[in-house]
Amino acid sequence: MNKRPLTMTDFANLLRDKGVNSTLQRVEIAQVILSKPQHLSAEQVLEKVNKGRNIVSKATVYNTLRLFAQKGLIKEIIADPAKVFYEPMTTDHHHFYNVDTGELVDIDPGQIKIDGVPEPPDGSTPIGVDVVIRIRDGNIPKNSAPSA
Amino acid sequence: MNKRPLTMTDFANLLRDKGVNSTLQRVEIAQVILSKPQHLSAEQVLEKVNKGRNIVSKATVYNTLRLFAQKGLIKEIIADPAKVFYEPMTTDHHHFYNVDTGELVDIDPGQIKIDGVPEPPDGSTPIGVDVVIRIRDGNIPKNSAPSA
DNA sequence: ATTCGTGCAAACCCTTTGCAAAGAG
DNA sequence: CTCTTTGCAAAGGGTTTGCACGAAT
Repeated sequence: MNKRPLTMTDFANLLRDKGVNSTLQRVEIAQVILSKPQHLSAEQVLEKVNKGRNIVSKATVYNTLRLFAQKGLIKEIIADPAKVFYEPMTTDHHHFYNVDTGELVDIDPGQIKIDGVPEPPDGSTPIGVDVVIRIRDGNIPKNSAPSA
Repeated sequence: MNKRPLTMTDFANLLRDKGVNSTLQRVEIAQVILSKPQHLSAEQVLEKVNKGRNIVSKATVYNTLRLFAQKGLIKEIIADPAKVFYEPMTTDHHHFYNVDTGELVDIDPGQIKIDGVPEPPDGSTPIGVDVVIRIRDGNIPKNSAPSA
């Protein structure tokens, strides 16, 4: 089984397969976001792409992530009111969202079962079901009684 | 059964019950957002509160909605990357989100069943499960074959 | 007098856009 | 040469903040 890390050329082919012209910047961004399961904001992708050096501009990161999402290479996660997260396209799964830390955590796929998904309103087509379980730091359920 | 519309005094009491000091502006905002099931952005609340006249400032609307949400009077819905929606606290239910129109539609409560909700990561407490079914205008499923 | 709420405008953050220059075929 | 992509900076839209004024206790 070829578990070797993907080369730049592999990524370039990945892009072309999805109808995205391959360029240096796009391959760099693809390497960052597609290399492993993770959730990154555009800002984080920007940092990771330009560690030290200066390869890709902010606008290009935003535009490229949007393009990748359109082309089905990555998925947008809307969980934080302040920013969008991106993750590689993988099998359907959902997320915990820690409102204290702004951190996103995968929920084991297949663990959640959703039944009775209703028909969408007339004249519309479903494109996806997103489940976000909001969590908060601390083990104490909502209203803890003060210890005195 | 007293289905009479709530008076300003009723709203004032509602606020106090939740630990929110009652003021003219807050009661006006409560009337707008709490009077019926609906999904309004802060912008929309601002418009509705100030129909014609000029009663509440933008900052106060934003701050007050945030306060209401904290105090459990209303619920934030994170579905649109661009803005937060607010709805009155009602029985648990979920939403369709039309990505073309930016419109939010209730899903009949009880229609969706979610099984296997996992334990949150150690050291965290669940505060809510949000399900958003993204939909798109048009009946044609994703890849329609051109008719020739 | 002290506390709390409001209004206004400016600040902020994330994201998108306009346009000229660079690159690919 | 023509089409696409990039970069930069500026604009944009939603939201928050700082501070002085006003209301309530």
